Amino acid sequence: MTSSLPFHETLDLSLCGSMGRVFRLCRDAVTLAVEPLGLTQSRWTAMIHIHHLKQGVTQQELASSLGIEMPSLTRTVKQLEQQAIIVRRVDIDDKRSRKIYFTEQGLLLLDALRDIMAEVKTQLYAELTTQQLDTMAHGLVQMEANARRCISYFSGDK
Amino acid sequence: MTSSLPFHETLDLSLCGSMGRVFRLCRDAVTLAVEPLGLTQSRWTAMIHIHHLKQGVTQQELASSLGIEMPSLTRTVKQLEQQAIIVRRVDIDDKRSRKIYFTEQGLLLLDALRDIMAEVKTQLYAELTTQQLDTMAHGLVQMEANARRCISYFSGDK
DNA sequence: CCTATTTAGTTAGCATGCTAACTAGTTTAA
DNA sequence: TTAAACTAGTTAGCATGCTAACTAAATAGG
Repeated sequence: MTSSLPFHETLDLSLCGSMGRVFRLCRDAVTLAVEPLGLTQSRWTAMIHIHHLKQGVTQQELASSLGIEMPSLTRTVKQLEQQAIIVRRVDIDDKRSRKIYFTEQGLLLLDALRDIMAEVKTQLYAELTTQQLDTMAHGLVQMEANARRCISYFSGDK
Repeated sequence: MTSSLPFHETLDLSLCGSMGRVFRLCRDAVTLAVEPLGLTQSRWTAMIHIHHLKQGVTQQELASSLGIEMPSLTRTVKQLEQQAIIVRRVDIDDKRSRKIYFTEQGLLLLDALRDIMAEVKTQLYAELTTQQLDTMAHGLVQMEANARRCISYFSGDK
């Protein structure tokens, strides 16, 4: 989108590529803003999701919410635990799973994080109407479904 | 977006995260489809951009078009050269830059790639109107500008 | 003309996504 | 009840993005 092609050309070229670029930029903006807290992208993202899912969430549930695979998450939760932001406790009812809880220190960090994010979000969504944002969200949902269908089509092909 | 939260909630949580996920899925769909050609995501993306920019493009121009940094591109062009898909020639007028050209074999591969991509794109954009796609493209442009402003704001802060 | 700055490209090494292959509990079914 | 299949989580190693620090060529200022 840095290019000056008309929109339909850009679309034809790669709406997908634009998404990737904008995604990286937005992510970097937030990461830069929360840098003073000592958090990286994967860590602050995970913290926000744990907060939304409520404490005691399993890694499986968290990975699903984040839309990433388990091994990607393993690394992140390990780091969060090392930083004493979360603790993991083995689930008594199913000793395979480990439930995630914020530490006291983690909760303080979460508050600071949420404050900064609210500020950044306002800036990222500036000059976009609720309707535009809604259209984008709907479009993303549709494209996600299309991509999943497409992937299983080409996977099953073999 | 895999979650069942209402849209405004999802937005609040992370439109950005959705973009990242959808981007990865779309990218994976194309990559899977072109796998028979022996191309990875970064390589087929670069090929499409070289094609659009015309041959003889410099790495600098290509990186800018792709929206990535030079070191990220260096790896990819090196691979494309090793696969004999492109050749790089030092620019006579500026011996620092290296101009990129498709080999004959590369041009054949490009044609095959473009055929497959046209098919996949149709599937990815299914059930989305031109207007929706246009709104998304506009939204992405606005968000890209917002993010860049935000990044320079927080960078300059220090 | 020579030094200082800028620019194109590379190398090294980190961050975060992935798949494949593993361990260790849980569930299913013979 | 015990073997088979599934599930939660981990480890190892790849792909692709990045920044920092480098080389070599071009340009600008004195």
